[in-house]
Amino acid sequence: MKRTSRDIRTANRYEVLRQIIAASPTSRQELAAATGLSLATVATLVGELLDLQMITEVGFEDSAGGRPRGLVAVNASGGALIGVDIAETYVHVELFDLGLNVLARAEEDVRPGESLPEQVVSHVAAVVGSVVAQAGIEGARVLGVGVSVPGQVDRASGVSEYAPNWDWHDVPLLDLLTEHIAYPLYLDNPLRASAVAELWFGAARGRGDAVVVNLGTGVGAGLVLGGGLHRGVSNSAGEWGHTTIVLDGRLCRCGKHGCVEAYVGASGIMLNLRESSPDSALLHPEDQTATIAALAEGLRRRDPVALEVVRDTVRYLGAGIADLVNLFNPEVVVLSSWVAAALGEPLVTEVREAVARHALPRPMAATEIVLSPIPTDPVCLGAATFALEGALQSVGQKNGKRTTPTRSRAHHAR
Amino acid sequence: MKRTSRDIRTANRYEVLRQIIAASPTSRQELAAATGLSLATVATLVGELLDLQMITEVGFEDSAGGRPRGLVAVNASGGALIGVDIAETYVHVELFDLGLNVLARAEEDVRPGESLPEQVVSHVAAVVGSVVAQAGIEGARVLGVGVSVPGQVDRASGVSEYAPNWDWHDVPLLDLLTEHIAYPLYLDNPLRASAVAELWFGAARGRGDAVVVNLGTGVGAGLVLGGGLHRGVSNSAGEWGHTTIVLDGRLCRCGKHGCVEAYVGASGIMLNLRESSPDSALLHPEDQTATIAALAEGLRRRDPVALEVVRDTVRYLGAGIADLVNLFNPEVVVLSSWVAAALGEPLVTEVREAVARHALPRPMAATEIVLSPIPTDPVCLGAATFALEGALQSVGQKNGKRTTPTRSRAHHAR
DNA sequence: AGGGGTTAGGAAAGGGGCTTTATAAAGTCA
DNA sequence: TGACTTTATAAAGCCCCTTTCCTAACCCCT
Repeated sequence: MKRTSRDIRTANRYEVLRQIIAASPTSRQELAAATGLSLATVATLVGELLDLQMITEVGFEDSAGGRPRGLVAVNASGGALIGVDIAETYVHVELFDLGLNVLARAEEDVRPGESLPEQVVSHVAAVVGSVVAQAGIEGARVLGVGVSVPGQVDRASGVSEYAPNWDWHDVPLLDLLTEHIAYPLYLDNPLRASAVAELWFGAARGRGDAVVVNLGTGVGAGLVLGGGLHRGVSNSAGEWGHTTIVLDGRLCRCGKHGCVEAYVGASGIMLNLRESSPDSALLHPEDQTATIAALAEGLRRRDPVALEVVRDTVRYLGAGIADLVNLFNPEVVVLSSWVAAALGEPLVTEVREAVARHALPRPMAATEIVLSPIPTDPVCLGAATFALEGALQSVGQKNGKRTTPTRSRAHHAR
Repeated sequence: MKRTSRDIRTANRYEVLRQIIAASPTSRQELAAATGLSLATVATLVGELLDLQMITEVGFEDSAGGRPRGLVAVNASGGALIGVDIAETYVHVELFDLGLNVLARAEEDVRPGESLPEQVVSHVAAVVGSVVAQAGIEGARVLGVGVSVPGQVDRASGVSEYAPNWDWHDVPLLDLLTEHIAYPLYLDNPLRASAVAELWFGAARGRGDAVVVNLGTGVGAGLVLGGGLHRGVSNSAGEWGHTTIVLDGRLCRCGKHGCVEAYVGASGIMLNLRESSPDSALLHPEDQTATIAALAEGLRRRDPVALEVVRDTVRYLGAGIADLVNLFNPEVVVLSSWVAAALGEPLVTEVREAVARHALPRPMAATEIVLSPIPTDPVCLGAATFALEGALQSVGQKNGKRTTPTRSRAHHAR
């Protein structure tokens, strides 16, 4: 709420690093042009990042007749970030270098009976240890671990206030994890993780207002407003999945009726399929992944049943997304998570048409609807991004221990 | 999108003035405590406002044994602000002093045949002239005129992009008004006007995230996010009225089906009444105001038909507001506009219960639902507030002509 | 009446941030 | 080699906020 000039600095630091990651290698000139900052400011920010060893000088580029431009690039080996995606049935973790390339990944299943906090925490500790070993990274280089857990999260205290899938209430998850993991930890939920991934590396980059729609087993939205994540007063903004789309409609697993999720979540889609074609071979009872995959495959060969199911689903999805367009008036709506990835462009095409039917023409004309361009698991990437943000945030702090900005990098050792 | 330290200054200036208006007279100490700013900063901001003659020193207050606190208060006669509310059937205008007290008001009806832009503009010019004359204000003291017009508005260029009620398309309203009105003009729509009124003077004051729900002939929401108005990429965020609440439901005047407005807008409520009790004496066909007034009166005497209609309406309204709570996770939801004002607390009580049934428990627990505490027309007040913001914005500008901050106020002339 | 004690408010200094301007560095081209 | 161009850093300036110090103004007590 209260803004200070430090926030400006932090935002600019983010912006510069984002740009470097996106267009590595790049010159200070290009960064200044892309960010709108002055050359001097870019130079000092680049200096900071060089000191942090997050980026390195990698050579020179000819200029038009004058001194050549120095190039900087991400120092991939300057550190590692870990993203943990805790979901209902698995714990997935990826270890990234600073270019946000995946160096290692690991996964463990969480069986239905193993959902006590202590059990989940030991899974997490195991997979985190595994990726660190796998990547052959020394622990000191791990800048942080971002952890995504479904439901409502108090990121400041690190408490999982409510996780619907396991009926957790006020589990002090961060404290439990701290006992097993020595790296700095950052906790949030998958909606915000994938939103932040889009903001840094995906379709929301450089956009002021964006909505990231997650279509998976659960559905929800991550809100990027004014260039940053909107969290709401208790960090639970974006709960679009349990928004009412059909009053007194289909029963949702949340206990209410007519929620968006009941129609467009993975099990909602399965139900749409079952209702329209109960005997379809596309249906794999008890297996969401297989059913969605079969549906995707059916779309590719233009199977009429698959087309029908998608059209049916998009009736709801289109109306739901149109609501988001009307309310937020975003520049872009990004479709993310595994169902969206599986169904791909055919889905997006249908969604665009359906949203256009429901949304007001003016806001609709101002917003693009696209598939997430992020090739890996956006939740892991986003969780890792929380760790990256955390590492960058503490740069300017008093306890930074870097009292004299040493700036000792060899200058122009050509 | 790009923030600078000036934005911080502007925000602080707003905050200090808001506080002074709210708690006039007040001391610098109190202001510092209320805003979280240092005493020094408050002192310089107060100095600026004194120089602008927006506030004056009005005396002293005993301190606990030490030097007495100087008190400042709004300088009511330091200027005047005008708010214009252009609606479907009328143009309403109010002239405020700097304490935002109404000094004069005027109204003209817009008859159905008179909805050409030129005709509306001449109405506006007439009422603006009328209030200035009525208040006996010299023109130089009018700091600005805020104009609210329904629909989509480009506030930068001053174009009414689309006004649904009159089927206006890209009307250069500000240019037309400039020909008749010499004061600085500010254009926006009623949703944002009433939101800004709540932000400055109403239930959203001091809140980071708030949703102002307008219940009138049309319905919509004004979004206060991060302490400021959220506009969206094309200044049309908050179009909640045409959000789908019942897929394939009742036909809305926008041409689509199942919009919130079709159920909870004034004519939606009339339809609810007609459907449940076609012969009710409460129903005044063709007269929304009378019907809503009759309904309100019915509520007061606990008329079962009225109760039934409200309960019916709240079924939809509760679900719609619950969607807003889930999506935005606001600190407060403010019910505003004339239908909300007419139905009053009985409506709010019902709404609270209904929202609680539909919204997720955690976000719901964090948000209050209240009636707008603003006693006058919030749209006029909000429009005037746009003018106030405009007047404050240009303080720090280079062309401010106040090169040497004169600070010539007589100090301590007791 | 004249000192302490206490509180308010202003002025100055300081720190963080960004930009503009000057200067140094490193090339190109004639 | 010298003039020109372009880049990068350093210096200076401005804005904004805070902290610190000092004076102003009042109380109370002697």
